[in-house]
Amino acid sequence: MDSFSQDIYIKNTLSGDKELFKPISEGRVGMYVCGPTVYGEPHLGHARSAITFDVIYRYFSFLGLKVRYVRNITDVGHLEDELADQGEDKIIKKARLEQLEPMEVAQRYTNLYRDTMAKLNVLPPSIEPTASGHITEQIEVIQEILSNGMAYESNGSVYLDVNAYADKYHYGELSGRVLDELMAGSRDLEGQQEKKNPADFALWKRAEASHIMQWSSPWGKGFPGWHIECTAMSKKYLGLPFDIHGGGMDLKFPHHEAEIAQSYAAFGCTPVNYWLHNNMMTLKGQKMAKSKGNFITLGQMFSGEHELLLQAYDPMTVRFLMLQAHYGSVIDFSNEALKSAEIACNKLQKGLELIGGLESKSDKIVDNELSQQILTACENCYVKMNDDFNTAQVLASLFELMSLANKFENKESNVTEEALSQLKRTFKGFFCDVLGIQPQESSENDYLPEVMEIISEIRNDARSKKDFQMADFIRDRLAVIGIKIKDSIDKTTFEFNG
RNA sequence: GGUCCUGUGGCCGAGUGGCUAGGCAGAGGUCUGCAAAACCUCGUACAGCGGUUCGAAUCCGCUCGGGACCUCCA
Repeated sequence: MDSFSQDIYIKNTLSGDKELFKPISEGRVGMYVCGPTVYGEPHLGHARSAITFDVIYRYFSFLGLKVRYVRNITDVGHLEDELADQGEDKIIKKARLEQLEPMEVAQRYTNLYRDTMAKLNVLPPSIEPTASGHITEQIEVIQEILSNGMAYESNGSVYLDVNAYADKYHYGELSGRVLDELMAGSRDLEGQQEKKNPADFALWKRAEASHIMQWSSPWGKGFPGWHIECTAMSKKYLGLPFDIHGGGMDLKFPHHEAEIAQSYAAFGCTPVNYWLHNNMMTLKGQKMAKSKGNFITLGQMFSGEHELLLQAYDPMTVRFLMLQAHYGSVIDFSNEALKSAEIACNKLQKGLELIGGLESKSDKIVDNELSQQILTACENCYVKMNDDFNTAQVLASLFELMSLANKFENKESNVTEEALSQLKRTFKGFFCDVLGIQPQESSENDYLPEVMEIISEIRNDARSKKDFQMADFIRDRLAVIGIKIKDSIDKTTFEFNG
């Protein structure tokens, strides 16, 4: 570990300010991030969130902090139209369309999500709990809220009583919502008979017999409300309060607002000290969302099979593109931006190789200025990362380090031992370990067939010119390394390890 | 309508009031049999108008444009 400052400032979306990050327990971080609802293929938006918090997770670990990172899998489908109380469960709908068991659907997309994230070099979280695996815990939280008088049962469902809650706590503190306006806004919706108040939200929903995913509860057969799983599972694995809660900006309201309310209502305590929200991916200025149908799946990104894609993009290109912007800004999709990210990422890959191979020129004079520039750029990686995880600026520092490394390589002078070792440590550490860019595998073998094609062409050309010395030279040298040439009338083939 | 974010050079995209991020594209150069690669140099941009200030892309106000949330959503 390097001796640079470890004071990290985080933009807390609860206060709207950058705040010094103080973990509850020194040297440890508890982080909870909202994961996917597994009823469809992962798309660019999922990648944005996963990569944002992956980098944060990686950076804390890199600094030597012990992180417990919990990211849930929502495998209870919930209702597509919850307010109107008549929607279809998303997972059940998908199961019907694909003629599968609901849990088969959930499993399939969970697997796909994990595989895809692995391609993006997103580390698996420490714990990846499923909503369906924590029904008991969710019921317990609901019972707490009921016994505290801030929820009520109605026709087999349980709702959080927002008015009762607001008497004691501040509802809307995260999203800036004003309760009166919320109620005014929802007044004309139908299907609200069960609720005392339109702004009340479900903690538990009664299931009709036809609803396949259902569990027993003190209130009869049903399934948990959308927000309660995060409250139950974050408390179970991280305790209360914990350090960081992350997720997409679009979850601020109602999801995260509801989590805060549930936590206070059940345990009289804020769930978390720092709220972090990543911004959206947009397509032609519009948010990418499954519901809008304007999303590009990650599978399509990697294969290029989408009408808007000019080519296939490597997962690392996608990752790099996202790191070039701060997590709090919107990223608009474009082929130009991706292409430019691809080229830039490849350059840094070469920089990694170059820097890895640098050696001290001990017979040359030490260039103190260059040494200092290297140390400053190294420190900047930490400084920028500490400033609300500004990966865009870290990349700028890495480009600067690469440029300085090239200067060193081309100059007839040395740098201090400290500068050289710091350069190597920092560049690799930030590029690979923190930003999580996978070093390019040398894909030399991929070229073998084409290389053999070329060699074959040269040899056949020699044979046709009766330059048998050259032709035999090629055949004999290949034979020595285990490649046997087989000439037939119309073509030449090769046998390896012959 | 309410709440909030945002508008930066050809493009993408950072930016804590003063010390011109960075990348892509483009131009010139070094190197080179040619080409490529690599490296070096070059662009003084901050929607508009007004204000605060010695000084503003950065703070304040207004105008215009874009977006998010207020229903499921990463």
